[in-house]
Amino acid sequence: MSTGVNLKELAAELKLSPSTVSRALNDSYEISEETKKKVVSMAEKLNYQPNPFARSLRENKSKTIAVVMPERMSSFFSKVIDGIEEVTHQHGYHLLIYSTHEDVEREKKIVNLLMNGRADAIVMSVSSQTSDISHLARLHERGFPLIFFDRICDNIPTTKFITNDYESSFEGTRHLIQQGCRKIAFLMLSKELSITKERYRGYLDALKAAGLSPTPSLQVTCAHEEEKNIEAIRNLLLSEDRPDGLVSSVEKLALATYHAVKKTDIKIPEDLKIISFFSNLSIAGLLTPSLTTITQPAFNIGEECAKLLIKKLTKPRQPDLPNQTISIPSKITIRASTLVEY
Amino acid sequence: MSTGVNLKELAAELKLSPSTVSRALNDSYEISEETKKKVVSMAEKLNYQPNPFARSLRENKSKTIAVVMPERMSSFFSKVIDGIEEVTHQHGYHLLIYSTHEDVEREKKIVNLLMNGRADAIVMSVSSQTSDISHLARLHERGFPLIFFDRICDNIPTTKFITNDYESSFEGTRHLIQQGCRKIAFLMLSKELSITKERYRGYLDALKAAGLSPTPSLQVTCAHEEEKNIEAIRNLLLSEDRPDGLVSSVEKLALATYHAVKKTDIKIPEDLKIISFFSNLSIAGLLTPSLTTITQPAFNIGEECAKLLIKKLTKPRQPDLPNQTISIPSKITIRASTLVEY
DNA sequence: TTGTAAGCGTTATCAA
DNA sequence: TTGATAACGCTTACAA
Repeated sequence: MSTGVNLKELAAELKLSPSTVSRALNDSYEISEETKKKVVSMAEKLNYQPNPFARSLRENKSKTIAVVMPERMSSFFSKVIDGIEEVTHQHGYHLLIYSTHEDVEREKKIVNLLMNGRADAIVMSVSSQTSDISHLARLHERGFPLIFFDRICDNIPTTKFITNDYESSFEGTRHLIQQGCRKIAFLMLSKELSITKERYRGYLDALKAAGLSPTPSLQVTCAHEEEKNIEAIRNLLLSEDRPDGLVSSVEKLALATYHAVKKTDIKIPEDLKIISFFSNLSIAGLLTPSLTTITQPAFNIGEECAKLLIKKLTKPRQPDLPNQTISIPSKITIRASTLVEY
Repeated sequence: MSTGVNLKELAAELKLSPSTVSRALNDSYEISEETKKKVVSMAEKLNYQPNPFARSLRENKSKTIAVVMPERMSSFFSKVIDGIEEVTHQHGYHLLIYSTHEDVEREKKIVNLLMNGRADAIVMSVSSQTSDISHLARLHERGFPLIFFDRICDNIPTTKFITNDYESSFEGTRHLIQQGCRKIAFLMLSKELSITKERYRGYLDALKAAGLSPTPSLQVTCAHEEEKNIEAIRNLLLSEDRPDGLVSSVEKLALATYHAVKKTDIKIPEDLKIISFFSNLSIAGLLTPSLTTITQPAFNIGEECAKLLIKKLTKPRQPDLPNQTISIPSKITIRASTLVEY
C-alpha cells in the first residue's frame, strides 16, 4: 500500500503531460535537455518509483529471473545463487527463488506458475525425482527462456552449465586407486539425475581402466533423510564386503559418511579413504581428517548462467539459447582423507 | 514471451464475456455452477494462467514477499528462508531474495527499489554496517509492512523475531565458567548489531555474576574477510593474556576459531573451551572436537515471520504489525568443546 | 446470471 | 519538443 507518487502526479506537479515525463525519465531523444533535468530532479525530490507492474504489463517483461532448485540448505546451491545474484543485481534484475524439496509435483506446480510471465527466464536444477520432463519441455517449446545447471535435462535443447562431472569423478576415483584402494564404494542420490549418471560413469570407467570390477553392493543410492542415509552407509561400512575407498557424488553424503564412520571403529584414511564432490571449502578443511574434495565452481556457474540470460534478455534480437552443454572444470584438492598410511 | 492464452481469448473460446470468466475462475457467487464448471475445465484445457502483473496492477498487491538479509552463505539465513518459504508457498506467495553483503548502501538501494510495490511486505535482517536507519524508517512510516528478524532495528515500531540472545549468551558464558574458564574471550561482528549488543550483554553479565572482570583485549570485533579473522583470532589465542574460554556470537567466527586453533598447538577443550551461536547442527557434531552450540531456532523464526505477514496481508482489516519483540528460545547443546578435562 | 465499461500506471502511436 | 489517446490483462461497479 501507499507507494509514493505516480507518473500522473509527478506530471501534474511539473505541469507537464505524463507522456512527456515518461519520455524524459527514459531519456528519450525527443525531449529537451532542460525538461529532462527538471523532470529528473523533481522525480528525485518526490522519490518517484515507477510501478513495476504497470511497466511489466505494458512491456511484457518483468526484469525478474526465477531460480528453481531442489534445496537451499546446501553450500553448492547457495553459492550458485550468490553468483547469479552478483550478475543480475548489476543489471537491475530481481531474483525469485523456489525450492522443490526434491519433489517433482512441487516442481511442476512451480514451473506452471512461472509460465505466466512472472519471470522473464528460469534457471533450473531439477529434482532427483524428475524423470517425466513434460512440464519443462512444454515451457521450452513455448519459447520461454530456460537454462539448466548442475542437474540438467539432456533432452531439452537449451544451454546447460555443468562441471566436468565425468572427468573429475574419473580422476577422483583414479586418485583413490593410486592411493591403494581396491574396493571403492560410490554414494549417490537418484540414478535419474544427470550428475549421478556422469559421475557414476566416471567412477566405473576409472575402475575399468585399473582392471577393477565394480561391486554392486558397494554402489549405494541414498535418500532424503539424513538419519536413514547415515544408517545405510554404516551398514555398508560394516558389511562383509566393506569398501576401502569411497566416492561421494554429493556433499551431503560425504557428511553422512563422516557421521556413519563416527559410529564405528573405522579409521579414515587408514581403513577407508574418502573423496567427495564438495562446495563448502571452509568446512572440508575442518573435518577430521580433512576431506579430499572435488570442488565445483559453484559461484562461477551461477555467474555464467546469469550472464547468458541477461544477454539473451537485454539484446533485442538475440538468437535462441543454443543447445549446448558448457562445462566449467572442478578442482580436486587432496587432503588427509585420502592420504596413504605410512 | 509467448505466455499462454489470456482471459479474453479464453472467454472467446467459451463464448462468454471476460468478466463472466473472471468471476467464474474466482469462484464468485454470482455465477452458476454449470458455467463455473465449463469455465474451469476449459481454463485447464488451455492451461490458462492469469497474468500476474495485470492482477497486481489492478489489485495493488503482488502476492510476493521480499527477504532482505546480509548474506546467503550461512546456515542460519538459509534455514530462515526455508521456514519462510514453507509458509508462503502454502499460501501461494512468491519470494524475492536480496543479499546486502553487509553493505548499507546496497541495503538502501534494495529497500528503495522495494518501495514501489514489487513486494507486499519485507522481512529483514540488517547489515552489520547499518546505523543510519532512515531508509527503513521511511518505509515503515509509509505504512509498508516491514518486520525484522535476528538483526533488528529497535527504533522502528514493528514486530521483530529474535531468539533469547541475552539469556542464552548468559547461560553459555556461565557454562564456560562452570567448566573452569576464567579468561573468556568474546568474538563478534559489528557492535552496531542488535544481536551483538544482546549477546555481549549476556556475556558481560555472566562474568559479573561470577565475580570475573572483563578484559578488553579478549573482546574481538571481527570483519568480513575470513582470512583476516582467522589471523586476528590466532593472535588473540597466542597473546600474552590468552583466553581459556571463548564465546563466539556467530557461526562463522566459531569456524574461524577452529581454523585458527589448527595453526597453533592449542588443544580444545584442554587449553581453550569454545561455545558458539551455531545453526548447522550436522556440522557441529563433525568438528573435532565436536562443538558446544547455542542453536538458534532458525527455521522456526522464518515460519513465524511468514505466518505473521500472511495474516496481515490476507485478512482484510488487519491492524498494524504490533511493535513487539518476540523471542523464540535457543537451545544449548553441550558437546566436547567445553567438556572438562580429566 | 451474464455483459459492458472503466480503470490500475505505464509506454507507444499519432497528432499538434 | 510536447500532448492526447490507446493499449497491456485483469477485476469490479453498474447495467441488463
